[in-house]
Amino acid sequence: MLKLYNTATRKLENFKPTTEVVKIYTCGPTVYGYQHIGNYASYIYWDLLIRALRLNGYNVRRILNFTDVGHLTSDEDSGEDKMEKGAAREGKTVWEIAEFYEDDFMRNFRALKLSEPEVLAKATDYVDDDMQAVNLMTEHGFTYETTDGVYYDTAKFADYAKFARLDLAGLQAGARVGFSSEKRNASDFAVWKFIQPDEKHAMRWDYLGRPGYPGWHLECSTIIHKELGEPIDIHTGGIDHIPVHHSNEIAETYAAYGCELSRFWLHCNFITIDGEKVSKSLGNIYTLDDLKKRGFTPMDFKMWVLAGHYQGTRNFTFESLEAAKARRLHWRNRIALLYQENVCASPVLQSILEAINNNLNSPEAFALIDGSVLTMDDWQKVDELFGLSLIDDTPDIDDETKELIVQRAAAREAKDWAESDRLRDLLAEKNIGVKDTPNGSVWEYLS
RNA sequence: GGCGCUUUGGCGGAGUGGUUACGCAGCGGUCUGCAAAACCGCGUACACCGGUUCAAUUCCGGUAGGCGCCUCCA
Repeated sequence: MLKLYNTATRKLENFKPTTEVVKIYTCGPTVYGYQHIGNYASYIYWDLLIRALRLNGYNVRRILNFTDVGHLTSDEDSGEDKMEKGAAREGKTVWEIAEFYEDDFMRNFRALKLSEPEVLAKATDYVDDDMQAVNLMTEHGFTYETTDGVYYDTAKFADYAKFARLDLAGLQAGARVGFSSEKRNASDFAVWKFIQPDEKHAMRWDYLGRPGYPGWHLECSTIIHKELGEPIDIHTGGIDHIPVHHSNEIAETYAAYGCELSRFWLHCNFITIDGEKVSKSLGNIYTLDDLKKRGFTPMDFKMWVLAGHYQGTRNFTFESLEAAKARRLHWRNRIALLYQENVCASPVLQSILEAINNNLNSPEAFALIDGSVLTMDDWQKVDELFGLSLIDDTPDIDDETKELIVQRAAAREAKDWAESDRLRDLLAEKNIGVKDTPNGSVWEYLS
């Protein structure tokens, strides 16, 4: 039985889907720049969720969206559109920007061996549906118009504060001076933005007789409505989305379609880097390519991510990444050893699955792997569960290499140490090391 | 100001009312042509102060520190 911590109830709950297919939605990237390792950590956790569901025998239909329009630099519906900003910075059109960073994201997504979502949804492909949603919300009396857009009146949704346990009075009091004065409540948000005559905005759609573009939160509720149908089983995202983005999605779905958006809500915590938040201003943003330059593969990073729990605060250091890398090499060499000798099966696999079924406790699963004897079949399951590419990255060596090991053994037998060492160096060039045990030589991967 | 999270040995990181997961690094030893690995052993962690209890790192209360969100962000 899979147990998951549900943000909606703040409790660990038994997971059961309502239909044959588990419906999942993951808030995806805003494609206006490179994604950093903190972003990718979240997709690694959600990939583990997908894999765990599949190993529990469920069919999964999962949507991941690309936010390629309408995400302002501020949740307060002011500030620049991030896409426009990125385009201006790089002298490209917003469409080129979106395509470029989508491709970059997917390249890294695949390098991390994350399972492909059933649907990759671009926000810009759903703008007509967004308009219909706004129509419905307006019909149901949840919106009002200001000079710069159509706003959601959060006072009309009695449960607005419930999901994030918001203190709306406190929010009002703490609101920064100068927030849109036409807003009725501090928590109101734009479902549609108008483009003013003097405003440059390349992405524009005609609605209500004037050019505009959809509000950021709308794409998620729209895509879910169209591709999955409410209520979905699981909605995932980062912990930062609880108070604003997810509260707003829930509100929009309620206003437009009158129903619950998702039964389970899973949120992953943020990682810090060297004890500080990941931020551009601190200059501590790393991409996967940055890690690569320092000699770490995407799989090393994945090993690091899964060594911690998705709900915990993780502190990233290169020292701990080094530990993760070493651990992965050790696991691979346990596989290499299986090409050379047989082991007896131990019933550890069940325990590993139980650890994962307990709210995705990957650290505990890792400890079980460390402490048990695994067969090749077990390692295959481990790869299936974590997507660590352990077996694929650890093929058996070819006959030529094996011959070198035999020759080296013969040289040692003849106490020809010079020849023996020469052959060992030759093997090292092929990334193969040899260990001389009382029972003969054993080979392993050096990296 | 509001909401929330967190504090475990050198680093990272689980978990548990009573036997100190696990990884990485370190130290000692066995083994060894050398090396590496392996194996054995070692370091006796759980912020602080109270409370509950036969027993608390593990429950309750408080104190202090750290962090996150509310502003770009998973």
